Amino acid sequence: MARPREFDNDTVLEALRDVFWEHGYEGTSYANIMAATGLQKGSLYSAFGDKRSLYLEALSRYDKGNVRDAVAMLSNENMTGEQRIDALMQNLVEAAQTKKGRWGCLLCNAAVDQAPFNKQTETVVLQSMDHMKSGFRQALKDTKAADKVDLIWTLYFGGRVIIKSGAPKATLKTLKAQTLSLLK
Amino acid sequence: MARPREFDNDTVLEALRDVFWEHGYEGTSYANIMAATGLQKGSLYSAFGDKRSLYLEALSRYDKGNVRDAVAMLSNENMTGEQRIDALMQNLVEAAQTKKGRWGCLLCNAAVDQAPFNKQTETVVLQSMDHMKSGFRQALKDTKAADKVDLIWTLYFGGRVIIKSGAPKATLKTLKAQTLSLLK
DNA sequence: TTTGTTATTAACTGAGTGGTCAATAATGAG
DNA sequence: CTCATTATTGACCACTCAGTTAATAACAAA
Repeated sequence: MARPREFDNDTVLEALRDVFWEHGYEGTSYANIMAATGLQKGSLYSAFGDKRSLYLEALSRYDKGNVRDAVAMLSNENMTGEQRIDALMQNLVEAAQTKKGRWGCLLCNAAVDQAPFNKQTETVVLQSMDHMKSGFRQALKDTKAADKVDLIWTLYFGGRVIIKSGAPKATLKTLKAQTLSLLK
Repeated sequence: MARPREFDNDTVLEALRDVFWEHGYEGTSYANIMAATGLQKGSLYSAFGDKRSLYLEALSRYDKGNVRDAVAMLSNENMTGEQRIDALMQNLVEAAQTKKGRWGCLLCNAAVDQAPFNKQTETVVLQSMDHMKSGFRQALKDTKAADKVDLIWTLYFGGRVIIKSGAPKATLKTLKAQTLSLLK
């Protein structure tokens, strides 16, 4: 009955997530967004709304994709709790001093540079953080650190900050070892 | 011999630190900077250089002031190590959901939104982070957690992220309790 | 093929950006 | 006082920003 969309919604959402992930909210211009998605401003506005809406879409996509995957791994009963935390911390070690690793965690980035200034963003970030915490609760529930969920959850975000700062892999390896020592 | 400066250098540096602390690098415009310092652009340029230089001055001031004070407290031999960590974590609890508390830690903010994009900023941030770590090393050296310096250091930055996200005081209280449990 | 509807495009807007500069003002030295 | 030097000011610049709009294009229904 009318002209159909030419783009694939999911592909565009992934591109949005990536461009905001890499550059942050303020660091991302429409020039970046248009290059990343292959769409013109008009299409973006009519499909999703303004820049803030695009950002919230990106955060939502991050939660339903990346966060969900991390939580699934942390809840995977085919591994021991310790193995799951080991795997998560190993991700941090491998992220250190790499290009994409230094994109950090979109959730953590959003918490630091947008949550205090925008209520909608704050709400989404808090939800996603709780989502992450549920993963840690699952992973730790049968370990010695079952009473340290908040600590290890917070530690994870701290690790993301450390990576962003440019810390070497060695520092992350130390952090991983010290974290695992809490579980046994 | 020539016209003297009308502003007090230290006052201006504090204002610079505060304005970048609150709004971040990209979130701070010259309009903000001029309002905060009471100086015109020309004066700022001739005295300090471009916007990036102003930011680096602000970070330097933060290191020589705020970070230095925190390290001094963490090294204060009039308290036990546990008391020093308690005091630091109490600061986090009190920062939760307050206006200035949600400015976060300028160092942590810089790590997340500038370090990956600007080499000079990265260098200053890494130095300041090491500076902080030296404080934790002092505080923990006679405690049960002497082998967990990197962990507690990272945890501190994680706590700053949690606060930025808008987490309630209760979460920070839990975090504080779990952290102190590592020391005894 | 005509028509109604929606998608796409590119030119456009006005406000705001970081940065510059020429004119002016304030000082101390001679 | 006169002059050299430096500080301050505010107008100005080119550019980029997010956001709008009018024209065009692609489809389905009739």
